[in-house]
Amino acid sequence: MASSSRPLTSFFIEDILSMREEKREETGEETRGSSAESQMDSRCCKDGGEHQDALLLAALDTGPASPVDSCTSERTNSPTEATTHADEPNPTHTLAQKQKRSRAAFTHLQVLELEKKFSRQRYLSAPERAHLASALRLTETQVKIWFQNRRYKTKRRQQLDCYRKSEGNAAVAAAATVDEDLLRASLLATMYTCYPYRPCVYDPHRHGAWRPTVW
DNA sequence: CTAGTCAACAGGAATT
DNA sequence: AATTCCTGTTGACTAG
Repeated sequence: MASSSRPLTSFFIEDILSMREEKREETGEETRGSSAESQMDSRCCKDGGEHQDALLLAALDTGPASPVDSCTSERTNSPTEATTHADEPNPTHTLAQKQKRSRAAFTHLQVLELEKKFSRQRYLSAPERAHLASALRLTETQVKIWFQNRRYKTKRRQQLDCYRKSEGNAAVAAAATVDEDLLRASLLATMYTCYPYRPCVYDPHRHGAWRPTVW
């Protein structure tokens, strides 16, 4: 993915929300799918994913973000579409469109935050899930499913490791064991590459001081 | 074209 | 009864 040629500008949450409203009106796009909470289409959202990570950085602390590099992830989507309009069926959509199953592709930052949370705790309480979903602009169901899949994936890897160890291939097993650490490291490296400037938020509790949002 | 990845889904078990 | 979990599968998507 090539980086955007658009000029970098600062923005507020309100700006983003209004942008989304405008775009929705322009395109007439609407989410679709079978599940009420999982209606999103990664393909129709790919062009809108350019500012998704920056958007999330702002949303995580509910404050205005500092200007950030608009690096695009190779897989972007607009989960906010699902959260805000999943319960608004559009009669103009064809039956075929609604029946077609969609698979959202979470942004790097969404995955990063989910991984960070997962590294600390494998299970989320309902309030924690709600807060995380809100912060990442995902639905609670998406967060729940992600944690379910993540736990299962970890378990399968561990089982595979055990199998490899029992086979006596210690070197291969050790390499597989650090897979998750490498994944997190690569995610962080990607984030640092994409966001050379640490995003900051306006902190009203500190008399208007700016503070970093993440890390 | 094929294989791999991953979010979403389905179904059954456990818990409250 | 409702909710969440685990496990396996499905379908969309991508890389080689």
